[in-house]
Amino acid sequence: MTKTSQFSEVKPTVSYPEMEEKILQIWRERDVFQRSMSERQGGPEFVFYEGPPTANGRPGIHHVLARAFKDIFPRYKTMQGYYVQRRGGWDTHGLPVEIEVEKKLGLTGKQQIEAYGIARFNALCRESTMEYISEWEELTERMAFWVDLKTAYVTFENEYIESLWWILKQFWEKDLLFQGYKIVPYCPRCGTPLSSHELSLGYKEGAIDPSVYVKFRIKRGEGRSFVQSGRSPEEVEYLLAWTTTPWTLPGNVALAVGADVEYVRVRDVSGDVLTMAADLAERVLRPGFEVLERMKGSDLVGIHYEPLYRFYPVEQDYCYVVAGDFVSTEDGTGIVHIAPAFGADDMEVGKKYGLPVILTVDAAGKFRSEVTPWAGVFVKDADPAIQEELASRGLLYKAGTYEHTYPFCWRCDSPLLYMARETWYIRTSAYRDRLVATNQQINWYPEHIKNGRFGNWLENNVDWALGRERYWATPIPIWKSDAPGSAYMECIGSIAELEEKVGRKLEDLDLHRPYVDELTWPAPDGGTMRRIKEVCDVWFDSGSMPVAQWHYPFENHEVWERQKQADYICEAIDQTRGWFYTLHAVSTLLFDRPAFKNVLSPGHILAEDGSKMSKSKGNVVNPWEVFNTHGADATRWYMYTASPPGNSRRFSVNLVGETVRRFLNTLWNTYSFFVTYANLSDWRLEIGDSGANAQSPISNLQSLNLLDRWVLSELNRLVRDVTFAYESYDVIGATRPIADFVESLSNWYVRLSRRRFWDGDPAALQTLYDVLVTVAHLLAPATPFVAEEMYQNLVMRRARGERREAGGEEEPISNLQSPNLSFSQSPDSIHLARWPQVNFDLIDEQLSADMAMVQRVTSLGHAARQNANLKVRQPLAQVVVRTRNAEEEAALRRLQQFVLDELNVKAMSFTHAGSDLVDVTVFPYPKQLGQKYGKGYPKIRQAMSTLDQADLAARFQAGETVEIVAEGETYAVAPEDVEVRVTPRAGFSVAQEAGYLVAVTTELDQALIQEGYARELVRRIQQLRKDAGLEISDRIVTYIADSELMHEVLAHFGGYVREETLSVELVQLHPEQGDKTPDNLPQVSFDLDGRMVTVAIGKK
RNA sequence: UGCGGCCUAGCUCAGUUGGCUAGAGCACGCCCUUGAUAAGGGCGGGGUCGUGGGUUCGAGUCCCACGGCCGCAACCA
Repeated sequence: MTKTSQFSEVKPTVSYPEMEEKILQIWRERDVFQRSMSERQGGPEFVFYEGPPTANGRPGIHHVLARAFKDIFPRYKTMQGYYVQRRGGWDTHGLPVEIEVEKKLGLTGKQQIEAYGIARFNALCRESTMEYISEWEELTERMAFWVDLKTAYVTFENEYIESLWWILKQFWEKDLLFQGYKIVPYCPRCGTPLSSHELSLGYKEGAIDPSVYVKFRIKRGEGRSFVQSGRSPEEVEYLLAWTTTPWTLPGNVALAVGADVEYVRVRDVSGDVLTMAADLAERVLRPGFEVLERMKGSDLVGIHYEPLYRFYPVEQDYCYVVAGDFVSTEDGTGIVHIAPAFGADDMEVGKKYGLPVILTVDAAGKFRSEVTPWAGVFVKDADPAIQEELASRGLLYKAGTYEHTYPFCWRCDSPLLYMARETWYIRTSAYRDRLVATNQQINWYPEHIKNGRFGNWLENNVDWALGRERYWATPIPIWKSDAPGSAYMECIGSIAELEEKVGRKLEDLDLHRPYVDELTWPAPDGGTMRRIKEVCDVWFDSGSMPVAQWHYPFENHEVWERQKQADYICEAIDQTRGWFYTLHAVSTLLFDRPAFKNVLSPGHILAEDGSKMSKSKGNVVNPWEVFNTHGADATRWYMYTASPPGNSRRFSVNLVGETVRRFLNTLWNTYSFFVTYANLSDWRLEIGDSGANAQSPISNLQSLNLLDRWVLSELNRLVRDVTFAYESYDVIGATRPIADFVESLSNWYVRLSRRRFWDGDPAALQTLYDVLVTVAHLLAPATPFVAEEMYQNLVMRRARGERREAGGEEEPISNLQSPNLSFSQSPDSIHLARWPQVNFDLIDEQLSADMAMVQRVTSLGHAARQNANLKVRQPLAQVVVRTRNAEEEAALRRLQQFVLDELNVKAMSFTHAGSDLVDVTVFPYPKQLGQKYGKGYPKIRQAMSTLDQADLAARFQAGETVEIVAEGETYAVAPEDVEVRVTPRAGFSVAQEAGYLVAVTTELDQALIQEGYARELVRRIQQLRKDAGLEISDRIVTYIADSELMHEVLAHFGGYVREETLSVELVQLHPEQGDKTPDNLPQVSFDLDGRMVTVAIGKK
């Protein structure tokens, strides 16, 4: 067999962005993404829903975060053999789109849009929705978020909208759609309600409003307590209420009290009898009032009072006291004026008690004509006049001003009014219990969202305000008769139904405004059926995507059956009340089941300094900058490992760079190291027999080498733990342990095994090969590029060669990474490969624990050396170790060679109590003794400390159970209940930690010193070889100038030096006799213990 | 103001069912065993675990209260 390189050369340094571009090319060429779906068809299905982004804004780093978390589980599941259909989607409707277009056109407000023309306006909206789509596509590909954008659902398409109509029709038939009032922040100047998002832009502190205390006159004979108090029936009594919006008083229909709040009935200095909250009386009332009676708020409920105004006829019962849980005694009087048209709390109370909604204000924020004294006056301007009017009737107790935070219009700076607007609702509150119940079937990550933020939200569910008086959105498919006074309505659930109504085919109909608005038909009551003006809240679009993305139920019934519930969704935490809620609500109302089984919700991205990222601060990180600097893998890895998924995470280019240095480079160097030595060696990948007897070489290898066994044990533990974490949607658990493993692979396994690789030891090469291939598989979902790169070189290159040589016979690789998988059937991408299986037989927990101890002891040994200022190059005679127990000592004896090599010492010994080298103390374990004797533990500890420690230790070490007497009680303390701690006395340099003690001898004899010199010499020669650019296998002649010092060293260690440095000859030169190193050779001079030594090497 | 989350070394974070001397990375300081890696490796200093109570033999961990930061909902009479 001709010797060719098994693997492509891998340089120790790499440009990740360049490597990733190369991998992207491979994926494109081989159509890997599509095949990752198509090749799994027929397998068990894992359902992922893509929460659709809007493409009319640029993708930012927060999208990269969410998409990294979205991507990882479908990749994992695909490798587990699942078919994961990963359909993309675009959210295309709604106010953000409209606002962008408005800006472009320079329009402000709805009147201007309508003047411009809804058809033209919506056409521009449609164009605008995909404005940045190419940027989204590029970002999606570059970060390796595998989602199928070619087949993405688009919410503005007729098929999508038709499904939405179907859903609404279902709701309609269940009587879940209704019209009601909604309190919205309303800009009277712009004539439009503001969304909560817009609202948040305009809060101002320090707004000054009136503060007025109004007397509401109690009706005669009302209220139990009033009768009891025995007043004269002629006497006038009042309830004292407070408001900062006098203009809402004409809309008053009730007064609210806190049921458990204490109220007082007082005689004011003016002689009036007033009722208000007890706690506030001092603050509000003029001094000198007399308390007549105390009562609870609940005692007041039901008392009627005289309406302040009677501008509108009211038929139902109103103007009485109600209970409201929002009533506080922070401000005001503890009695809250209720005007359902002008406040959310008010509206809710109004609904509860069936109170009228008196809308006194028109769309421009002016009093309507019925409000005769102030008709046509802007409400805020009417405040003073209203106060005067009340004062003139003696109903104003007092007035002042009040400073608070208040919202203003972000566009025109007008103070906003909270006003009732009639709109359409989905009666979600009727399903509140089901919403809560179905939520219990969902696994939330992090878990606290389930019954925290999300659960609370569901428990306080209010009806979903569906209607929007806008343009670019799904039209609500309700048509209403325009006959005067008619309330006849029909809900249309499909295009076919609509065609039937209008009596013609509706080909090419765009299911948007204004076209659907133009469709009318005769109403049974003589009028014409016209569509209502409202369109849908955009959140209804995305919340309905499980149904609508398949144009269900109009087609795709089979797909729907498979895809009707997501196994996994993932969006940032702000979607709790967004997409998560709307998905859940639509699914529960329609099907009484959750739309998704598992949901992961990452926290937000913060800037490097922990502040919020915002355009205004200019601290927004551009994803492309990170990708171009460090690559997508590093970015993804940082997202996964930086903090638990639910937490917010700081982000910057630098922080990602740290990931590269710490993790990716370590992995890459190990990979590079392997390839270098695998190619140098005669080792050929063991691929075992073909056919039925095929066994993994690794399982047959039974390498006797402890390090091989150890690293394979660690590897299989890793496979086990990472797999478990993936199954638990535990991203940190699926990623951080890999970094830990790679660290110990590189800095323990490889470092200690270097010589075996140099020697081309097949067991070592085979072991490291299996480890790297397996790690690549484990990393594939998280860092798809570097995993692919390793796979292409380690598996695919080999597989191609193997196919050529073996003519396509099936030959297995290793059951560690893929059972029954042969090279010739190796998929041509790691992302089409199968997830590694754990080989439990290779897990040796004892060995793992023992090796951890070896590492700890070694680390302590280094510390001990450091304490004595003994560099590692200097061999030492002895290391003395104390372990925590006999088992550990035995284990350490078995593994002592690692410690000796690492610490460069000649021998290891163990110390115990009783030795004259050490002081002894006996430490009673709290865990064991605490469990046995509870509060006796401190007494035992105290008593034991007074005994002779050496004697006590000796008895325990002899296996004796010692009876300790403390405060009259006797406690049996067994050897396993205590730790015997020893401290060396002299002659050693010592380090200790957690019950371990490591001491090194500090005395050096001549042989040790000379060996140290030899090592120094070797190191210098090796460095010289390296600097001179020699090949590893090149032979040299070595010239050493300084005979006096080196003479004896070389006499003893010359063979060692020749061997280590591949010197065929060591030439000793004598500078004092005029010898000189050859000028033309690479050479170096250095100080060795005060002597100058010069070394030169010549290639042989 | 309500709800939720968080508060552990200078910074970023681990810390499992309460149990032995609370760990890592970065930063800092000192150092550098032989061809994988200086974009590396080793060692070290640095913490009254936000504060105060409580439960317990024992609390970073459980309970209560308070404070701070972040988010969400509000900011309303």
